[in-house]
Amino acid sequence: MPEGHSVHRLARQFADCFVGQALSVSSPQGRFADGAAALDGAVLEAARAHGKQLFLDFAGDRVLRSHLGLYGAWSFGGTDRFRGASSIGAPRRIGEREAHDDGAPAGGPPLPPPPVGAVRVRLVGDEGWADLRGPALCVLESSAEAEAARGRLGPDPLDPHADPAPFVAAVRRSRRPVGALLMDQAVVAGVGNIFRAESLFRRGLDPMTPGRALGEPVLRELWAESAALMRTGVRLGRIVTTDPSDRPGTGEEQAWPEHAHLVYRRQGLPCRRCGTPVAAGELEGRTLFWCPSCQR
DNA sequence: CGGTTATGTATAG
DNA sequence: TATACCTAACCGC
Repeated sequence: MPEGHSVHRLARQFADCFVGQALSVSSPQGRFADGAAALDGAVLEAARAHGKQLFLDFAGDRVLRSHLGLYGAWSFGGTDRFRGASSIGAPRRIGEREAHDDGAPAGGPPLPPPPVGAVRVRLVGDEGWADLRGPALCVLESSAEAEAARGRLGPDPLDPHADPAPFVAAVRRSRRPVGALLMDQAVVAGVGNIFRAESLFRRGLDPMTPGRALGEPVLRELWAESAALMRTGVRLGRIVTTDPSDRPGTGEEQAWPEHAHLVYRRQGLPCRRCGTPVAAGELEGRTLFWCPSCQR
């Protein structure tokens, strides 16, 4: 699920599997043909995430900057190392095929399967490959251009060196609802609709409260809450924001997927903490979920 | 099979 | 505020 935690996992996956290798780069779909041609054969030097954006730094001052948007995904295949994250992004079951290595040179790298669907970018390294489908953004830039783009984003709670001060200041100077500010990538980078709903619930904050009505301590707690939930997301590979006491049953008997969230997509169901029906509404074109009783 | 929905953002009006 | 973008899962028929 492409909120910030997914993209940080992607950066780690690229670092583990591709950094230091010269990659074959292609665009089977054709919509990134020029960029792919310019990158083909280049050595990947680093893989980084800031918020929901992925930065792949290639030798020669070339950066492949991408954003999965609502339905983009990277899928991986190859040797065992690549199976750790067969697909990261929108929910789908691709990248689970076996390596298509019939006809591969003995001892050589596994070959990727023929592209299925619209593969915007295919990267092939020594031991596997990665396919990008459906991205909202996929551009080849100089490092200066990529750095300028990164500078337009707010601090990322998943960055251990991030300073929350710009986030706190941006919220406190705005009349916009805190629920809208949390989704603004220039205010804080990496929070999406699920982390917004869940972190506001966990801090007991009404999403419609104007930013300027909130104090600095409350906002630092909100930052810390988001960071904690996002770190859990990185660790688990999915968003789980409920505590064990929020979930029915005990031990291993819990029915997990249905009990991963506190309010997100639970409209009409009783709040896990107080029983009041969870509310849903729209804010700036996105669905907002909250408990009218716990959040005020 | 077709309609709906989605973890997102840029752009137009 | 509306829409375009672009892909796949899900659901009802």
